[in-house]
Amino acid sequence: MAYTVVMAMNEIWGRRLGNFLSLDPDELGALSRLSDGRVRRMSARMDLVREGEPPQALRLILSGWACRYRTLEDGRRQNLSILLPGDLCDLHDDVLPATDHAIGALTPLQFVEIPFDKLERLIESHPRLGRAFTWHMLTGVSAQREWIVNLSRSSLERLGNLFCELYYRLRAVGLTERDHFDFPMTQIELAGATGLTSVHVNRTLQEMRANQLIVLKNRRLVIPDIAALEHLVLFSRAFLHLDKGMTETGRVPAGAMLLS
Amino acid sequence: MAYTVVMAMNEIWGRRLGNFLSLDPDELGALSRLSDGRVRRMSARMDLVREGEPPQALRLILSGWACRYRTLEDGRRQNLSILLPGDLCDLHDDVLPATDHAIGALTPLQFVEIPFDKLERLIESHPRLGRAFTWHMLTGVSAQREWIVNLSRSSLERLGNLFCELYYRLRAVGLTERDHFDFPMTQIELAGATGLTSVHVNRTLQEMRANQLIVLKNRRLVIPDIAALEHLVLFSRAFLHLDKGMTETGRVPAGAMLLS
DNA sequence: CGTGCAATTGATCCATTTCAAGGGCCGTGG
DNA sequence: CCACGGCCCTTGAAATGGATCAATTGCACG
Repeated sequence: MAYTVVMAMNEIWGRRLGNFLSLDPDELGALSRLSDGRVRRMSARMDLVREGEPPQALRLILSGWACRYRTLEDGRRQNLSILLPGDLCDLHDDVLPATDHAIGALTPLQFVEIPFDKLERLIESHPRLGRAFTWHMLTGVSAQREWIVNLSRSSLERLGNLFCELYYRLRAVGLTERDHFDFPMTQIELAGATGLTSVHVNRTLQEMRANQLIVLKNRRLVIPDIAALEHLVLFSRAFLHLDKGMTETGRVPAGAMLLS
Repeated sequence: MAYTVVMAMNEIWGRRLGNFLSLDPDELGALSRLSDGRVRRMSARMDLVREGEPPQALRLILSGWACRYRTLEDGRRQNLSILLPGDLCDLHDDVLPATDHAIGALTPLQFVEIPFDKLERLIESHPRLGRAFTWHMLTGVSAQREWIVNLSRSSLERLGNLFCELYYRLRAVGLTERDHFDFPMTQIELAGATGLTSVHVNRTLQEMRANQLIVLKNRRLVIPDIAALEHLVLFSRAFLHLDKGMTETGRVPAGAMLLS
């Protein structure tokens, strides 16, 4: 397997799953053997998973952004969640016979594929990792619930919450600088993610800029005072479940074994 | 264990999990031994699970309706999903350290409690049931995704979709008559579920009544022509995943073992 | 026979959509 | 090197779906 792929996977797993529990070298090694070592690429706007097509393998995103979305009858897109480096594409729904939504690349993507059976064997031999994967998935479910809550708020709150969510999730995988990060989404895509019109997204962004809440220019988002923004838009970090919560040796929350 | 509880559980499991795969008597027996046989009761408006409190056991609803909800900062309630007889309360999130939402009873409830460890042992001894549980959970996740889509539609579509969803889910557990079913939700609760105001729910219901789409009176909902309603509000049954999809002996969808 | 919550109605307000058009940026091809 | 097409961003004006505020009615229940 190519040396660089091992590095990239260990890097991303270490950061992503490492938010749940610290990984030892043996576990990192086991994780990095999950894929066949081929880095796959996909250009922006292509679909990773199309509606109605069951995925054939899990995909781990190494770099780039993607999003789950449903196309509505009138052609509008409703985004269901955003996938960042370190996220797995298909852990939610690989048991169901057909995906009821699509996953599209927002930017050029690099990812590796993980065959289901390899993952199964890994989980059998490394139960702690099984729990980490379960945790990873439930984190996604929780974020999806938050998306529902978000849709019942005002436009400024929707955008603000999205920005805060992305900031913390990117920071968890080391992709932020102090107060800013690369932000590749267009206003049209923001509209799809927040359930607003691109026109209205535009005006709301201007309002946020006027209030010094953000600087968004050249695909780069600066949040000068994240605490102020969080407070203003009533953002709650809790739902991201990014903090270490699975005790290493102590009591594991009841039911943790269930899905592992 | 009380005879009647066994009957009630077998009845509900047979219908609910039976939508995924047919259960044999041995499996039904194993399922019915999951609880200690005490039927618990709770009156309407009480909380089964409060925000911030991790559940101590799974709850299987035998009769009555409940809903997951979040209380927003301004006091409004946003419903995240509705729980019907045959649904499990806490399968989503029992691994996470604290629930980030509450579950409240919409009507008086009857339920049984299932200790996590018993369920774990059951899954070990009956892998097919493990898959059925996983399926059950993912069905809930899928429904939650649909909830997001629903919030980006018009008021009439939101209510219509909710009615269709409830009709099919209730029918799957044998709780509908030909074209109608008991409907205990108030307009205020409908508002919380659809992200609308109760005032606007009221007016939209009147519009639906005027167009012969529904008859809603005395906690009973009649849908004279469900096909017409589905078509009008662009309802799609697919996301409910209620149809038998796990082949008994043949190929199980890739990854089905993952969480079992 | 009040008390309280659910349903209803009316009037007004406002956030967001819709429609329409112009401007900037970028890559591509002549 | 410049012209062109395409996408994204921006702006304006008008329309509207739904929210808000404020009563009133109806109904079940102690």
